[in-house]
Amino acid sequence: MSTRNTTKGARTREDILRAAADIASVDGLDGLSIGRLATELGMSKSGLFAHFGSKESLQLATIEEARQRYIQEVIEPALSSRSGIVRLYALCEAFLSYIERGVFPGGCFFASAMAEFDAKGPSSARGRIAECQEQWMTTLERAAEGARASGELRADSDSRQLAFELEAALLSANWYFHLFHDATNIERARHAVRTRLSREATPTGLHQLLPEPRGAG
Amino acid sequence: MSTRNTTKGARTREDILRAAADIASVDGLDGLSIGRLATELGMSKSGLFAHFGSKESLQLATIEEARQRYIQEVIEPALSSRSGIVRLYALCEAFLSYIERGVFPGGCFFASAMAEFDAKGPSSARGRIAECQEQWMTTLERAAEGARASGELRADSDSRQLAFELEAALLSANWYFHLFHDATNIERARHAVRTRLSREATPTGLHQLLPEPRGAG
DNA sequence: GCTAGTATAGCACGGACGTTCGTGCTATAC
DNA sequence: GTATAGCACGAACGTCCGTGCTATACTAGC
Repeated sequence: MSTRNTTKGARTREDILRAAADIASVDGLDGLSIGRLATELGMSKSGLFAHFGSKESLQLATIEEARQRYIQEVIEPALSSRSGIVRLYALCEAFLSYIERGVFPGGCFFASAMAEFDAKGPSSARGRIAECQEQWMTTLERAAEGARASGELRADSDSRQLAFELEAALLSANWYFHLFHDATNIERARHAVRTRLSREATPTGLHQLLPEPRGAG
Repeated sequence: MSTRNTTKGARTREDILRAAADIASVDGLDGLSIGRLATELGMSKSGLFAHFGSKESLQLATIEEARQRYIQEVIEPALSSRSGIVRLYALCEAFLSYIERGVFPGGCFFASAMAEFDAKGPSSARGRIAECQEQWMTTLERAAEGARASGELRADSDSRQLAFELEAALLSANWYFHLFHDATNIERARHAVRTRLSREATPTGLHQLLPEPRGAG
C-alpha cells in the first residue's frame, strides 16, 4: 500500500512515526522518548535518531503523522456528506466514532497534545498544535456557516459559538471515556450534539437531520 | 495566618506544596521535578525530598493541596448561594471566575491532571485525580437534582446529562483560553451555560436566574 | 560484481532525574 | 549545660535522557 514504491529509509521512517503517534497519544509528546521508541521498534537509539536529527524535529514529524491520520479517519469521511447541517452532524459523529474505534490508543492525539502544551511556553510543537486545533474549529464553524447559509440553521445562529459548544461536548467525551473507562460519556456527547443541533435547526434543517424517508437510496 | 501556630517543618511543607501545585498545573505532575522545585524555593533537593520520602508521595500531597485550593476558590463560594438553580449557576460561574483569576498559573489544575493521566495506566495519582473529578461532577449533578426537585428545572431533566454538558463548556473554556490566549472562549462558555440552563429551567427557575428585583438586598 | 551512497549500529558525552547517606545546624527538654 | 530531636545541607549513586561521532552493513546503479 503506502509502503513499497518508496525507499527503505522512508518506510522505516513511517513505521517510526506511526509508533511515535501512538505512544504520544498516551504519554504526551514530551513523554515520548527516543530510547523507548527505539526499543519498541527493535532498533538502536542512534539509528532511529538519524532519521530526524533532533527530538523537536521528531515531535513535529509525529504531529504531521497524527494529522494525516486525523484527516483520513475523521475529516474525509465526514466531508463526503453533502454540505449543510448533515455535514456538521457528520463531523461530530465521525469524531465520536474515531474515539470509539481507538484510532489512537491514548484517545484523541490532538486533545492530549492540546492539554499538554496548553499552558506551556511557546515552542514549534505548541504552535503547530494550536494551528491544528484552530483549523478543526474552523472546519466545524464553516460547516455550521454553510448550514446557516442554506437555511438549515436559524439565521441568527452564531456559527463560532455553535462550533465551540459542539467541540466542548466532543472533547469531554474523549476525556471522560478514558478517565472512567465508561462509554456512557460518548453517548452523552452524542445526545448533547443532537439536541444542540435540533435546537439551532430550522424546520428544513431538522428534516435533514432525521433518517431518510424510504426509497431515497 | 495559616503560617505560625505550627512548626517550622510544617510551614516549609506548605510552601513546597503551594509551589508544587503551581508548577504541576503548567508542566503536569510528572513534569514536576524535585530538583527544579527545590531550586525555585531556594533549598536543597535532599532537604525538600525528606519531607515526602518519594516522588509519588509528593504528587499525592500536591493533589491534596490543589484540592484544598479548589474547594476554597470554587466550591465554597458557590455553596454559599442558596440551593437550586442559583447554586448550579453559581458553581459554573465560580469555575469560570477561578480560571479568569488565574488561581493556578497553568489553568485548572484538575483539568491538566485529568488530561495527563487520562490514558495512562493505573497509579495512585491517577486514581486520586479520577476521584476528584468524579466528585466535582457529582457536585454539579446534585445541584441540578436539587433544582429539579424544587421545580426550578423541568421534571424530565436528566441531571447527570446536564452536569456533563455544563462541565464540557467549562473545560473547553479552560483549554482554549490558555491555548489561544483569548478570553473570548470564557465568554462563550458563559453564554453556553446561561442558554443551557435557561432551556432546562421552568418558568419558576428562569425567574431565579434573572437579576434580583430592586430592593431585595 | 564492484562501487556510491544510504541506512543502521556502537559507543561515549554531559546533564537531569529520583533516591540515599552522612553531617551540621538550631532549637527545645532535661 | 548538656542531651535530644527536627530540619536542611552537600555529595554521590545508578539510570535515563538527547545528542554527537565513527564504523559497519545494506541497497542500488553501472
